[in-house]
Amino acid sequence: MLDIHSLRKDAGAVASRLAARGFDLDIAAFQSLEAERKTVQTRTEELQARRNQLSKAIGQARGKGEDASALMAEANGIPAELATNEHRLADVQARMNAFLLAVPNLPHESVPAGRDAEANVEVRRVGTPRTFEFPVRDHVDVGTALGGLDFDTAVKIAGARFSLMKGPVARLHRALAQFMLDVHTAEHGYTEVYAPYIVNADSMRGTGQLPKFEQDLFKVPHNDGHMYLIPTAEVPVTNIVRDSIVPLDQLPLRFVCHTPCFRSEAGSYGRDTRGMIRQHQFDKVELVQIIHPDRSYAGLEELTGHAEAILQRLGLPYRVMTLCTGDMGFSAAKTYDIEVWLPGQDAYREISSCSNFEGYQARRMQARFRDDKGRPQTVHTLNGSGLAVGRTLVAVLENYQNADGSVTVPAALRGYMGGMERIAAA
RNA sequence: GGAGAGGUGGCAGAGUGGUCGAAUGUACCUGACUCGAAAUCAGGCGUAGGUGCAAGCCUACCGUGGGUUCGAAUCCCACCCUCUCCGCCA
Repeated sequence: MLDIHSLRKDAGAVASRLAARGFDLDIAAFQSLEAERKTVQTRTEELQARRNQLSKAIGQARGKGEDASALMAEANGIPAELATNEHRLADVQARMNAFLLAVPNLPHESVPAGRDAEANVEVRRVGTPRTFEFPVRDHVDVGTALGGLDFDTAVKIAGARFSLMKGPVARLHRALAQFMLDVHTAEHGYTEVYAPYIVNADSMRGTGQLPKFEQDLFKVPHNDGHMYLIPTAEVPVTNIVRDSIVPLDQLPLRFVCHTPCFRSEAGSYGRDTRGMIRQHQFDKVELVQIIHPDRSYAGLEELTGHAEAILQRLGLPYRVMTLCTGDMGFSAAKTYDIEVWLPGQDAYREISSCSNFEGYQARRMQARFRDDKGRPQTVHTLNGSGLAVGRTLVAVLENYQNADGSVTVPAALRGYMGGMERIAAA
């Protein structure tokens, strides 16, 4: 959530920055809540202070064997009024909290203004799409012909938006994840993490999936309540630092984590229905950094470069886009999308999203570090896909397809494929 | 699934109704002593919110939520979590 102090100080300035991303901040509602909070909180604390004074005095009088009935008489009048005020305070604080949780992050000043994806800005383009001297097939046709992708059976087992991989294609999928983990741990300084795939509501709230996006999550009944399947490893991994104070000399924390991701994609019926572009379950290798505020934008550039390195090593052409204010996720202050070239779609498609959340998630999570004066300060959080494994598999199948229907194994992956250079139909 | 124990400050560990945000130890910081260090001595040392230019002051927090009371770490109720043993089990 936003820092409430900035809203108190200059709600107008905050509102105009939010307007850039299409969010209409209700300043009047905020100010009325804030005024009510102040009145009620002041009165509540006065009553508490008076009660504490009287109770202490009663205790002292009793200790000396004096008569405390006058004090008792006054003290007797406090609990009723105090209870009323405490309830009002809890209520106004809950309403303020709900108000703040519904406000998205402020876009960074370097983020281009715009309504939707049309206004995203291309930063760079790396690699040249290959020209094919035969009709290009998409990954569904390539993978199905190889006997490695079987969507019909996946539908029987689970339903639409699930996939079943077999044989060398399934192995290629595994190889990609292994390769990504190895590069990020050995060369980019990330610590490998294995984390829960099912988490509690506090964790979902910490990274911003709740309360606004519950409809996108898979919910699991548990102990009279429920838990949630993670939509990304960002959730369990970033929450490592929830409710904690990280020593300054440990920053930045860099974690890499390979998990399946589960998304109900409730709002996207009809989009990308073919193939494994948009699935209820997919694997992703996620990069997370917990970083000093002064370093977070440099960190975002580095992290994006770490994700790009995977595409470069795989020889996949891509471009990097700066998302405009209207296209960014709720919690992000700045986001780069990396889009890989998919010849089967004749288009660049998102394969990684790298974001700086500044203190937005950290404030929700109460994640802090101790500055050089020993004061707790909010950390900044970054994350990015490095990369989405399923979509990377799609990119390899499409970009490395051959005229005879086989797929060349990218050189970087052969060590993970037992030296296999080509996947051909069995 | 069954039985038991327990959740207090970075850690250890007191505290069973009143002056307790909490003894003591330890860790850490500052100072003294020392050529320096160790040891010793003195002081400091939780988080959050509010208010104030500031020094400061006020409030909340002893797993969570409710209750009793003028007053709760302490009493009552519910829940959550952790640990130990047994059973089952990848």
